[in-house]
Amino acid sequence: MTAPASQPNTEQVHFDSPEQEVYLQLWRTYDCLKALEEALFVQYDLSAQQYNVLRLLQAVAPGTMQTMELGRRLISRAPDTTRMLDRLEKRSLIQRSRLPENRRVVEIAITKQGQVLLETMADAVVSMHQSQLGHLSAAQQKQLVKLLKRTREPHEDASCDWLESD
Amino acid sequence: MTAPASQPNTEQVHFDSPEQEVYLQLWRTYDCLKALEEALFVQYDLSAQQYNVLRLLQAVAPGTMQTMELGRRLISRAPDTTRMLDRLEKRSLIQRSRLPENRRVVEIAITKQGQVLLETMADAVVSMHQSQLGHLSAAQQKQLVKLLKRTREPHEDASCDWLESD
DNA sequence: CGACAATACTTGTCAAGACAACTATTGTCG
DNA sequence: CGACAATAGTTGTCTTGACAAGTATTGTCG
Repeated sequence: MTAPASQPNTEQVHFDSPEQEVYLQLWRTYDCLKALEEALFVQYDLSAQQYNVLRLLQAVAPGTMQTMELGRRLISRAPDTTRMLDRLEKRSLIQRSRLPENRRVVEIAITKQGQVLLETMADAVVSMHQSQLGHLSAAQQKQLVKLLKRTREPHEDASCDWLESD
Repeated sequence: MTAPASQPNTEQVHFDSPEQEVYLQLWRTYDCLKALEEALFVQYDLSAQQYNVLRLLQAVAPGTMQTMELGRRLISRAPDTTRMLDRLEKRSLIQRSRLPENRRVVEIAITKQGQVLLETMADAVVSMHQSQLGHLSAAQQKQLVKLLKRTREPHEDASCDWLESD
């Protein structure tokens, strides 16, 4: 029984510009889907970013990636890649090693244990994404992706500079 | 299970399902636009959420909102509304008062100073949203909003339960 | 060779967000 | 009235993320 209170006309929150509405819609939608993602990952004691690290490493396994390269490829730039890797290393999901020929760089690889974890999660991850977005038709998904890419287009080179293939 | 079948030399191993790609695109795009937003707000020592609090209060000014109601209306649910309001109150941007008739609830209002700050920022906020999304045509923006709403539709009642009209 | 800059990562510090436990106030019912 | 629960906020604690400064290693130039 929450009292809504206030004037009835306060329900209409006016946006200062059409673009503001688009942005707030995007924010809400992302937040909504993120909640679903986190609800899954928390069962494996992983954050979304940690999962993405494992995913990126799995993609190059049995090869390695350097710390900075990894940081750059994460969806949102996490400047404290080091500490995140600390946690993953402590759980033996990744492995770090310094190259003898250039002792500054740290090469990072997913461990067998990390791969097993990913394998364990695989089905659940797919069906989580399914429940996030499976109700959109393939055409709608394609359209959405197209609009999102177009949205980022003028910004890609500036603040958002991952490229992740494709 | 699902066969990852990751051939080491396949360039686009990346997505486990089409839905995953959509989600990652959404994540990246949000992150990209958020960076632009934060770049602006940092100049006024505000976080996006703090700005939204002020915006919500401005919308009901000179009326007030209760702490819990405010927390529910924020874009992503911030359970520590209290501390955020502490910071805003310390800067005299908002004002808190307990009702004599029900001393449990705290009514929150934007102050004159808060309104002045919003007024000061107004133009910059509009042009920030413009640079975020102004390159999309009105039709594209409409289409994007439509798809985003449709994306949230099955989830609204569950984890994402703000309503913010519209 | 040696000073100095560049690179790649690490550490320190602090603000935000997540969760749980706690306090104060009011409502309910024996 | 008094025990007890419900409501509305607040506080404590821990993990993350952000930003700045620090360390180790290598490259460059006088």
